[in-house]
Amino acid sequence: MPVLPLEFYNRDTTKVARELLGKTLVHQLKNGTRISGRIVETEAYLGVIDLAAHTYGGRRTQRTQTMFMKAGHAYVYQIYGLHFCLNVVTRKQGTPEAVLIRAIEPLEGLSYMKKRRPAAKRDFDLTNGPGKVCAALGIDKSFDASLLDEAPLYIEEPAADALRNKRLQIIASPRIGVDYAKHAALWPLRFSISENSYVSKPQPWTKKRR
DNA sequence: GTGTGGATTATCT
DNA sequence: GATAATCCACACC
Repeated sequence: MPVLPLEFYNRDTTKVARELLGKTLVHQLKNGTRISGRIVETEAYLGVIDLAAHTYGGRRTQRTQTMFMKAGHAYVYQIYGLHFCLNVVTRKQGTPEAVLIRAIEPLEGLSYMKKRRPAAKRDFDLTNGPGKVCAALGIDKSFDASLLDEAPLYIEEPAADALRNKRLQIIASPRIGVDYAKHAALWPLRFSISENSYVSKPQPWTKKRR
């Protein structure tokens, strides 16, 4: 399937976050093996105006300099000292915005993922969270600042028999784990595919029923 | 099924 | 020294 061109990412960050849903994230190993999954949940981070973003106020540090690069770079950082999170840099060089990949639905390389995620009890525990996605696909800091239009890490159009984009039911809701960000924490910048069982946390309408 | 708290360290102040 | 774009284990229902 065709790989998304770098221009895909050089657009409005919210739009990129929505349109990444349904695409296929691929880690191609050195021996050619594909480890992949369908993107089912993303979050947009709007840079200088977004208190929840690492680059709020234009903060440029050793860690965040990747976000200032041109669109289509991978931004991988370590969080809580243990986990890695994968983001895609959007917009033009110098505008530090990005989309966090929060969850995928495993497609290829299930046995590889299970090996890397021994704590996962069921298949949907493999990749239903940003740290889990990186663990399952074998993504670490060494992927930071790599370009996403070629191996080892890239995103491509879904296979023809996968759900077609126009049919996707998309849910927008507040982002996860950013309560410290005041009103920005409520911005509906988390996007997920409706009723997909691989999203990382319950979707808003999934309320208790009596 | 839900909720709570501990792990553990890069990063920034 | 404080914080964090998280995950896991365990308690409890």
